[in-house]
Amino acid sequence: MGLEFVSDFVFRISDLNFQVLMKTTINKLSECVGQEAELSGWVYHSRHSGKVAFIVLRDGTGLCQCVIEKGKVADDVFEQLIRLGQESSLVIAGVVRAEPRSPGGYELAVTAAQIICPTQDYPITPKEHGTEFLMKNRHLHLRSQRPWCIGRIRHTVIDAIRRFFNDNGFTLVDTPIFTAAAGEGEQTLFEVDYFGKPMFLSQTGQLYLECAAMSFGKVYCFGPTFRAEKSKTRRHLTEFWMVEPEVAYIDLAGLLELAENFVSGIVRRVLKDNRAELEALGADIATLEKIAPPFYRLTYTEAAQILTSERTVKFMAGQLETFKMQKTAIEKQIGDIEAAEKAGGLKQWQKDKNTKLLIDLRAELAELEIKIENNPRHAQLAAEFKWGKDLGGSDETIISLMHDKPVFVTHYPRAAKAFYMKTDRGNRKVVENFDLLASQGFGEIIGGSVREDDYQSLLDRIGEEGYKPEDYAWYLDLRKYGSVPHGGFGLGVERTVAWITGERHIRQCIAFPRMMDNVCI
RNA sequence: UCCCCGAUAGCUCAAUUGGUAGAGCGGGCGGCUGUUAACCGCCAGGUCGUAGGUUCGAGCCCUACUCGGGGAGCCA
Repeated sequence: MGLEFVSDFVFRISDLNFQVLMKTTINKLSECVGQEAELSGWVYHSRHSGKVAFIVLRDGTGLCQCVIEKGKVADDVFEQLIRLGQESSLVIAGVVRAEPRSPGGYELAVTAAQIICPTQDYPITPKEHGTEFLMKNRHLHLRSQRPWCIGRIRHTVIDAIRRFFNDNGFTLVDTPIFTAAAGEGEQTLFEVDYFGKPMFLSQTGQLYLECAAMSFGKVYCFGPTFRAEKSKTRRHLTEFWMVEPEVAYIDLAGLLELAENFVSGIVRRVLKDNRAELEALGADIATLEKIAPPFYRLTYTEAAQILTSERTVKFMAGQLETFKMQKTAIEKQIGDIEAAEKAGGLKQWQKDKNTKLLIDLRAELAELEIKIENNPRHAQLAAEFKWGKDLGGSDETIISLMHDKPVFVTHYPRAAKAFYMKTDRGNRKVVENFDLLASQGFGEIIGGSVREDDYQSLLDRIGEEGYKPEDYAWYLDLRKYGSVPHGGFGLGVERTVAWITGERHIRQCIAFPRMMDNVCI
């Protein structure tokens, strides 16, 4: 829409001494108190009562209340401004002053404004919306506060990741996204037609990174990852972002140390740069503040012992008891509200509040019912856990719920893990690998290992898996020419953001999510 | 791949046992000098997901389909 469309609404900024104004952004208003400043943004919401109107402006850096008083601006300006719908775009100028009642702590006493694009009927209102509606309107939903807060935190997480590796002597190596099929896990790869030949979208850069580590010593790659698994859960995307460091001359203890410093550093940066966003999202800041090395370290065997122990039986029973008590409490709350509604005599605003409350309570109740339903199955799965199986999602959840900081689980059975992981020197049945389970039941955010650096052992493992050695010729070469102990890990960005923000669904942690059954826009 | 739930106004949801489809928000108009998801009054807004069936009568019951949500499994 060009300016022609809105020409009726435009009044010239140049007529109003705009040349003396400072162009600024909402996050810098504290530097402009007492001065006239100009902001460019969108109407987040607005109200007016008689001779005073309030526009809460959104400019991408924050929210600011703009006060328009009749008499202090021209009457026709006032009339035009109070008619602006949500998400109308405008340039607005006024005197900056501190005001605790404004969202960001500062407000603008408006002296002039230029309407860029007036808007009516913006689909996303300040009220409740369902997931389907918001995902179909994801192009607009990104402007709302919650996606904005999560997007800002995601940005910090990614910046912290890059900074951590760049400051610690790592070289960035971009690994390919088109990859040839190489035995492993083909059913989970997306196939593409590459000039008539099948190629696959990358699900890890690791094998390529190992080559690069032998050149640069410490390397990392950071890019999109594609998994064609038919997993329809809140923890899965088909396209997600993963960062993978790989280090020459490192052992398992070194990797764990690297990983815990890395994750702690990310959390610290978010706490420093995005405290307001964390608060707005209702994240568990107290728990995040405890995230610091050392993390807990368990071997797989110890984890298996915990899962089959009396402790887990009691823990699961305790959880079930808690869930049931919470359920009873919520049911009572719902009953009370319904009784009050039936009794009548409520003001409209009280009814509104109750309606909203009931929606929340019923959602919470549904969540609890699922937990109550799943608890016995998960308890049974844990109790029947046999050494040799991979840890299931519910097993990881149980272990992580028992700890207030992230937990490393190391030394998984060799048979349950990938061929390239190094067999443990002391125990031939396990590999030198680790998963990092985020606290509070968020599950795995990192998986990594020391790599098999011995030529013959790697060749044997490739044979055991039924792969063809010729498919791995270049990978085997790394073990022929100056092989060294080395290893690395991969961290899922969206899972990390979900864990830090307390967001229960991973799809909210990427701008345009791709899931098995749904690709938003 | 399997299981459960849902689809009613632009949005979020009601509608008793099968008996004339309702509220809030959003939109429009009017009122209010500091509001914070403001408030008060009025107005407009519907082929109840689609197709069949049962019935005097279906938003409600039955069958199939479509779309969405949640869970299991599998995985990171």
